[in-house]
Amino acid sequence: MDLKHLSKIIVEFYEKLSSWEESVVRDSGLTTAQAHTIEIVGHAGPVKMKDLAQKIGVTTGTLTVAVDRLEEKKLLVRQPCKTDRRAYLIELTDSGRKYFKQHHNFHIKMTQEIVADLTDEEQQVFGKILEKMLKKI
Amino acid sequence: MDLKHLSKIIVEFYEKLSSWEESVVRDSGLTTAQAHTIEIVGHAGPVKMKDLAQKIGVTTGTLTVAVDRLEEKKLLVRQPCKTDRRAYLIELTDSGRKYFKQHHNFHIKMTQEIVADLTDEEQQVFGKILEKMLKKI
DNA sequence: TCAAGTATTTTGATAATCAAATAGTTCTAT
DNA sequence: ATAGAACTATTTGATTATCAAAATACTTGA
Repeated sequence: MDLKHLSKIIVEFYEKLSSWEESVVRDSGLTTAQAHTIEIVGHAGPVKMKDLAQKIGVTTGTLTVAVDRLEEKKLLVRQPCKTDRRAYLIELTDSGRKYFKQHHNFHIKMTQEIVADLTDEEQQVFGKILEKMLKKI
Repeated sequence: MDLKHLSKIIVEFYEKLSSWEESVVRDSGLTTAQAHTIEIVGHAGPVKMKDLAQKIGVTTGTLTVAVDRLEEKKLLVRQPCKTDRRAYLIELTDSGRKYFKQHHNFHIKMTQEIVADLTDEEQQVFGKILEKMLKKI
């Protein structure tokens, strides 16, 4: 298994996941940026704008706009931070949590399809190798 | 290796590749949409707007604008299609090909880092499993 | 030939994005 | 205690991405 070939199939795998994710997100009525924001807040819990922006990889200016949109859609809210009056804590609403759970279920179903044709042992090995890789990168 | 855990690490892996790709693309001075366009043209060769739009997953209206930008940057050109005067063939310029090669090299280097800690056998197995998965999805 | 179909562009609208400027708040060093 | 530096979030101004629908130019089939 030479590097070029490995590279090719990793990129293909990535592209596949990407288009899968995008089509599901679009069907849900959110943009990918918005879905990503929900996803991160869902995992991180109540989080400050600045920290959230950093996790997502955008500027706080960009995030301000994104949070405005998601607040309009009632998927999350700004709560004043009790220990720092400059800051807000961003939290999911009930609808936001519902969206988050649905999306999480999609990931599970996607995984199911991905590994459907692998034997139990192959799934084991695949998981172990992915873990080993993730530790490093 | 239960499904939830597999799902978690697949998503993590995806996120990692994603942020890796994004930071490299931004450093190169292109947007991700532009880099993706170069990537697809690089692989597909001279290709009509409509087909290119479909491969990328956007409307032709969106692509018209994207190709305008990339033509301004001298990374690709519209060539009139000889058999259909409504259509253009989109091709990379020399600069475009150079960008494409650089990006391809990045993928190789990324792969190298990803699999650095795996034994030869693990790389084999990982590749085989990915291939098997790609065939299905 | 001419109507229907196709390839691309244009238009009008919303959203994402950044850097830089601004406003309000906290921290620090004297 | 307080002045100034540092920080958090928003706003502003600009470019880009995106779509649906309308417009334009061309091809095709009857």
